[in-house]
Amino acid sequence: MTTAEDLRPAQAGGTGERRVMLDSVTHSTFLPNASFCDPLMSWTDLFSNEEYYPAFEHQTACDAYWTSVHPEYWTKRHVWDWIQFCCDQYKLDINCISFCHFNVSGLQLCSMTQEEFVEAGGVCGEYLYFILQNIRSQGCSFLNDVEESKVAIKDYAEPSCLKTSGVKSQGCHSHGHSRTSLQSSHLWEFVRDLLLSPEENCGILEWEDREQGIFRVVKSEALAKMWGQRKKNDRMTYEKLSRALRYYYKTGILERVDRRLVYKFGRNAHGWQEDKL
DNA sequence: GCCTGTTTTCCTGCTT
DNA sequence: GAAGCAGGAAAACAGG
Repeated sequence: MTTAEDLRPAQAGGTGERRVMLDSVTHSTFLPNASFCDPLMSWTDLFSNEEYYPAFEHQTACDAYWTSVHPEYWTKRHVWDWIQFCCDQYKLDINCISFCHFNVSGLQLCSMTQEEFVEAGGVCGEYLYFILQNIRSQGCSFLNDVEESKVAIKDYAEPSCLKTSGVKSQGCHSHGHSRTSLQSSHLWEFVRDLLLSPEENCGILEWEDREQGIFRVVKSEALAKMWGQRKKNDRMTYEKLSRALRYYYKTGILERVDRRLVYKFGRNAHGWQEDKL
């Protein structure tokens, strides 16, 4: 069992092996005041609990709604999304972060001091504090470039609560897009981003029911051509593209709509909602 | 090199 | 008849 005591040398040590395993550190390690909320509630509970955190798995910063909103205007849900993203992105151990301390709105989050972040999450909390300060000072564009983010954070503090291999480029690499950058690596993300980018859309796709996530392919051949260009495949056709779309029915990313050229985002698709909350 | 997930390609049958 | 949809099968491809 790793304890906070065990972590100190790693935090203090500035050279060589600054990686530290926090996998076995429970949230209670940094949770002296946990009694005022459900002591059994953990991040794992939160993210697997439909009531608290409905159907929002696999989210990345780039497609999360909170990236387009200043931290001061975040809701509790945005705060949770952000923390989950940071943990995924920077290999922080979410179990060492106190859920109770971060069950706050963005405004409250922004008013928290560095000491309060440390109290809430130890070295991970401190790291979150630096990331938040970067977002507040540089805006959300900070999150769209992982490499820049790493450099910026490094300027603030040396990461010392990383799980295994320090800051590791991922997430936005594979899903490398801003909400409307059309750099999505997956077809459904490409379609989603096209729907969210009127300037790129050119009437190729249009919403039928924005709230329900129902959209229509208006120019099927143009869509296929665009996707083909994206994948450097000039043999792409709408028939092939639609086959790929139909595979998403299995995974819940798309849902069947019994109308021609009409599709609907499913429970496992994210980032298409105007305002999820 | 293997495994896994995603996408592409081709196909048949059906519906609009 | 053309276009689109449904879904099986296999292959290609990329990332881990």
